[in-house]
Amino acid sequence: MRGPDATRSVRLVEVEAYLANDPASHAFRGPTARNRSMYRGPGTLYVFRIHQVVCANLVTRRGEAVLLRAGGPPATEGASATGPGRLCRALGITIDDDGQDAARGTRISVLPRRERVPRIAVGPRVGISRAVERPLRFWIAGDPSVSSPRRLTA
DNA sequence: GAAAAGATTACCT
DNA sequence: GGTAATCTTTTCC
Repeated sequence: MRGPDATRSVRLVEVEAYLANDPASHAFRGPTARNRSMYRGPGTLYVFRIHQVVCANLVTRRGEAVLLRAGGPPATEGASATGPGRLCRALGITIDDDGQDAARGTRISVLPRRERVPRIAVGPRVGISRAVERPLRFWIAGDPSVSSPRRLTA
């Protein structure tokens, strides 16, 4: 095994929602071989490959998921990861992690935040060509690790 | 079976 | 700010 316990963690600072009846969602046209993880139930990790990188989603409901777009250092030390592909690379997430249960924490775990979130901003999603204007992107206002320079306040 | 599009990133000007 | 890289999934004939 490479790095038996290279436990790396980030503080999620930017996500995007992909809901049902969402033209921009991979699940818009129903289940396929690629998006099957999105129908596996809440807490499932949906990892897909785009160009030459991978992006990770956390399934919320059947056919709906949240794209993990960026993460910052947990406290002081640590690596920040700006962008979905960079985030996956920083956490060591590969296509093989697709379909895992992130709540069970086999290899990847998503945990609730313990501290209070300062302020959450809302705005349009990034990098899509359909439903561009829908305000389904959420990020921590003012956080330096957020990918897009555009900063609307909630 | 072949062609086009894509929830990105890196490097060019 | 715009374009190329790169490769898997999806869609059409």
